[in-house]
Parts: sequence; C-alpha cells; structure tokens
Amino acid sequence: MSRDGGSGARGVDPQQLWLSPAHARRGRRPTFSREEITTAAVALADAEGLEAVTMRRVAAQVGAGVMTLYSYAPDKETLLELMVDQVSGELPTADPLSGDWRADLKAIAHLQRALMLRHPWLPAALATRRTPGPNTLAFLEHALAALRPTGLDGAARLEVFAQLTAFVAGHVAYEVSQAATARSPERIAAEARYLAAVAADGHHPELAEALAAAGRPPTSEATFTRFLNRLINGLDTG
Amino acid sequence: MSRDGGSGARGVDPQQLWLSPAHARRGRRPTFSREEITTAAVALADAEGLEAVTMRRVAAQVGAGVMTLYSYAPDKETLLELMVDQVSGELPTADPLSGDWRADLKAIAHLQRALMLRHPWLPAALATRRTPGPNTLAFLEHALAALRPTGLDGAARLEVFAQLTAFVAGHVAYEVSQAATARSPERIAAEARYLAAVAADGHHPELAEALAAAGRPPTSEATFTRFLNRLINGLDTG
DNA sequence: CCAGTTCTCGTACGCTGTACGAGAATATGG
DNA sequence: CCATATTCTCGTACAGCGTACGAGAACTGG
Repeated sequence: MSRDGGSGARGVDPQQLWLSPAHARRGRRPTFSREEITTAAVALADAEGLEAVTMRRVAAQVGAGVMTLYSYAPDKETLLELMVDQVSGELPTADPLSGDWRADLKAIAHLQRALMLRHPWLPAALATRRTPGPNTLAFLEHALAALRPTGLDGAARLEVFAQLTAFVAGHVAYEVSQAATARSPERIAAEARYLAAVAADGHHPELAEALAAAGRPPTSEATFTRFLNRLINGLDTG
Repeated sequence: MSRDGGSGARGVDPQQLWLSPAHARRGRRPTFSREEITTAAVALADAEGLEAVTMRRVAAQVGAGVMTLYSYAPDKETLLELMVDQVSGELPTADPLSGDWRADLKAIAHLQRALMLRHPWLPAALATRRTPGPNTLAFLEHALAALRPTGLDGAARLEVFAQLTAFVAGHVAYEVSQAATARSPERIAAEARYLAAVAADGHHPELAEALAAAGRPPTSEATFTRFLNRLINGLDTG
C-alpha cells in the first residue's frame, strides 16, 4: 500500500509526476518543495546554461543534500521536464483571440520566441521532453483554440502547433548559437577564414556568392518574422 | 615550430580540423585513420544511439587505446562533427536540377529526411554542430544552386536552406522520438492515460477534441510531405 | 511514549571526458 | 649503421557526473 501517488517515501513515480503535487500527511514534513527546487534549477540554467544544471549544483543552490532532490523528482530528466513546464507558465493563456487565426498564430509564435530568448536553454530542453505538464497544456489549449477558425480537425491542429513550436525552437536555437559564437571572436574569425578559403577554391561558386553578399544580417527579429510569415501564409495550401 | 597544421604530435588543432587531412612525414606512421575512427563512431551511433558513442567504446571498436583517439580528433565534440560530415557524404550532390526550384527543394528535403532516418542521431548531433565540413559544404553548394531561380540573393538563399534543414531535423527528431516511445508500450499507455485524465477535467475542451479525433496518425511520410509543401509553397510570399 | 511513516543526506559505485608522461616506431643527418 | 629528433600509442589517474543504498532525523496517530 501507500503507493497511491503522493511524493512517496522513496521519491516520485515518474509515471505519476503531474498527478501528485501535494505531500503526504504522515511522517516528517518536507523541508523543500518541488517548485523551490525547480526554480533553482531554472535560475542556474538561465545564468550558466543547461550543462550547469547538475544535481549537485542544484542541491547546493537550495541548500539541500544531493540525494534529497530525488524525493522531489525521480531523476534528472524529470527535473528538466519540471523546468520546462515551470517556464511555460510565463506564457499568457488568456489573450483574447482576434478570429484572424493567422494573426493569432503569429502572436503565439512571437510569445514562444520571447520565452525562449529569456531561457535560451529551452529549445535544447524541449528536444528531449516527454510529457507536457499543466502549464504546457494550458498554452496548448490556447493555441488549439486559436486554430479553430482554420476548420482543420483536432488532430491536424495539434500537428500544426507541434510543427510551429519546433520551428520556433529551431530558429531560436540558431539565434542563440550565433550570439554565443559571436561572444568568442577568435572562434568566429577562424571559421570565417576557413569558409573564405573554401569559397576561394573555385569549387563552391554559390557559397562564394552567398558569403560575398552577406553584410551584417538584419536583426534576427526581422528574419524570424519573415520566416514565420512564410510558414503561416503557406499553411492552408498543400 | 612544427605547429603548422597536420595531425600534430599532440592531437589536432580544432581550428584547423578540415584543413589538415594528411599525416606527418616524420616519425612513427599512424596505425589508424580519422575515417576509420569516424566510421566506427557512426556505426555505434546507428546501432545504439548517440549516447553509446563514448571515447572508450569507439576506441574498443577500432581496437585502439582510448587516448589514441585524441591523436585524430582533439575532443569528443570534434568527433561528432566528423561523424556529421561523414554521413553527409551520403547525400548526392550532382543530381540534375529541374529549374523548378520548388520541386528541387522538395527533393532535397526528402533526401535530408532519408539520411536522418538512416542515422536517427543526426538531428541531435546537428543541433550542436559548429563548422560545416567538406561534404556538408558540397551539399550546401548544391542546394544553393537549386535556389538560384528564386531570384533571392546569396545570403537569403543561405537563410532559406538553413531554415529548411532545421525544419527537416525537427520533423525527423519528432518522428524517431515517436517511434522510440512506441517501442515501450507501458510508457505510452501511461502518457495516454494522463492526457485522457486532463482532457476529461473539462478545462481542456480543445485538447479533448484533438485527442478524440486522433485515430492512428497517417504514415509520417505523408505528414512530412504535407508540412514540407506548406513551407515551400509559402516561400516567396511574406 | 511508542510504532509507523516520511524525509534527509553521507557514502559509494560505475561511468564519463581527458591531462600527463613513458615508451614504441619511424625518418633523417652523420 | 647508429644517434637523434619527431611522431604516434596508450596505461594511469583525476575530477565530475547521475544515482542506489541505508542509517538516522522528524513527524503523526494510537
């Protein structure tokens, strides 16, 4: 018995993660909380990147022993899911819908991009995410409602939203990787030298032209908007 | 001195990776080759996934000592880049172009998808890739040529191709993660139960409808084609 | 107060990437 | 042919990772 969910004596059943928020009524009272731990992990990831999120460092951040974390999340991957869902809570889910589904969808994508820029580790974390948590589901609900005027059936709307999210994640991942590279100028100079050498070898005329034409890229904001418009405008053809 | 590139005494300069294929003319002759090691790593990743690619296991595969690998690649991340470029060599770069850039671009995307399905670790590996190798550049050259009839300038064509690749990678990553989940039926059942519970709570009508409408999804091939067409058909608007 | 339950966390294990340096193999100058 | 310089090979070692285990602390209901 006593296996009926709840933050059990020996950690949490990963299958029941999102269905067991409260703590047991018997025995010692918990010193920490799932939210507290998740917040610490998010702060760490925001400040130093996803690879800085280790069980030891998160534990140190909240002032707990390392193994204590396992009472609140069954493993590290689950902690990542908690992080994803926590920051997903920053997304507004009650924005009024205009009825123009393209405009609404664009607004949703811009919200997602802003969130990912605020938490640059998010695209990478989304790549391995398994089950959406409540905050993620709330936003999904909002997005599905926005897609209702398309006339697509439920499954198709789900598909469209998944693809949109993947698109935004891919774009932001590229944006932040560019920004990160730009921060170490030696790296980027070496890469530019290498590409220039390749372009100069005469076997890559298209690449040479692409590199020659490249001044500074326009602000990524504009680029994002351009691609987003292309994607969304194409949506009900094919 | 003697720091002029080449597979140096103590490994390879990561900055010069792609410009230093040959080996030194003095001293002991190398027992292995970069290609041999890369091939072993790719085989390992194909068979057991990216996380099975550890320096120790790759070394064992080729029959070398662990540290020997560091004479051929300065670190593990570089080995991953070598893997990416090696499998990129499987992409044909001399396909005739039809002049219909949309059709050509769709063909290119299908080639990329096929490659990624053959090497399911590729989308994840691409996410952290820094500098494109020669095979990657050859395919890029081909893709840029295909985009020439669009009238876009070089930089814009580069952008389009990057976005297309990200799109394909995102889609295939989703495809393979679905397939992987399907292989452990208990997991997927638990997730379905959880989502059903959420849908039944009355606060997620859109989600409920989406889940109800979902029979088995059509073959991913068709889904991929559908999304690809949407993306490409939208390309010269916005 | 006692028994049962739950939470905390020190210790330990197997795994990772890789720095170091000794020794084996080869090319060249004498 | 030998001495020497150069290059490649790889055993050992270390810090850091995720996490299994189990002893003990804190709390509740009887």
